[in-house]
Amino acid sequence: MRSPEELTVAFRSAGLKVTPQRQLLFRLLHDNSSHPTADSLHSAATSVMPGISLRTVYQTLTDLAEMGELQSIEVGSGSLRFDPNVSDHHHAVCDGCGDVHDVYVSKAPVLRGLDDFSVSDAHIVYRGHCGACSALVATK
Amino acid sequence: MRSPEELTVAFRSAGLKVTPQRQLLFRLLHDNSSHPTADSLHSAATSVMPGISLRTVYQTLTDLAEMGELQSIEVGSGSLRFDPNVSDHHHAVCDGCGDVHDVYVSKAPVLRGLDDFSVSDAHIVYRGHCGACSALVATK
DNA sequence: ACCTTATCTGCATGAATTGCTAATTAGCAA
DNA sequence: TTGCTAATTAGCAATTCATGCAGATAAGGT
Ligand SMILES: [Mn+2]
Ligand SMILES: [Mn+2]
Ligand SMILES: [Zn+2]
Ligand SMILES: [Zn+2]
Repeated sequence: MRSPEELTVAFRSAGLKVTPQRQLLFRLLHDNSSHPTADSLHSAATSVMPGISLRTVYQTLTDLAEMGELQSIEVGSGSLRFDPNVSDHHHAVCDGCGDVHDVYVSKAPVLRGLDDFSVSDAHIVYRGHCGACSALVATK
Repeated sequence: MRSPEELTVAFRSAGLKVTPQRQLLFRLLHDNSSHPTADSLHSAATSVMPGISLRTVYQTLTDLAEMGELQSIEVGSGSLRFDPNVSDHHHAVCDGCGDVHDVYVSKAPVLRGLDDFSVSDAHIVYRGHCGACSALVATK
């Protein structure tokens, strides 16, 4: 995702308006690698701008996704997660704390049983335990 | 997933009862490679046994999953899909018709950026178009 | 400053799943 | 067979996540 300043320009030239709510979300999302949900973003936004609506958060996330500035991912946590990192990568979900980590995969795997299907995209979700959670399990 | 007959024995020895509703679902799921949703199973079940409750379908699917007889997968279609094929495999989803196909992947990919994380499972969701849908697009 | 139009908020609605409970039934035992 | 008891069913309520809608508001070009 581009910087708040660049997004401001991009939104205006797309005929979209730049409101304080959107600017806040631009800042909250920029360089955010936590893969937040709409709800967690709303919480973070509320502490800075009380009264901001969850509906506005969804709206802005949708706009950003349509502009290709972020991607929404589904990792089985029940709700969508939003990722300003739109580079080609995958995700690892900790079954202990639920944190989502970025994974970069080199060398595409070899497929079998997939005749007559043209693949345009692949997303891998790894599950396991992060270092902290592995340590917790070990000491218990 | 095992055969309806084997499941009958397994359910009884687990202290679970074998009802007509469950037997029907055993049959509908056995050798079913369509990755059905709870709702589509309920529709199929209703045509044989009018009055069967969607709640019962969910209940039985949960029981089967807990016994390891099937897995539930999330491929981004909004609702869970259930898969009696519990062998190690992945899925390809057609963006045209929504059908879900099995994919077998040899040779695990090499991961980067995933330090200090122990992976216990991986699930790849491929997206694209199946043969039929590719043909449709070409002729249009 | 004005005017048009996009946006915001609050609430209603929708879709998928789970919780709850009275009535029913499976299946073991007498 | 008959009876007993715990598991199951059906129906409906509740929950969660996301989107639809509309009147009030405000962005931003003129
Ligand atoms: Mn990511
Ligand atoms: Mn499968
Ligand atoms: Zn963890
Ligand atoms: Zn297709």
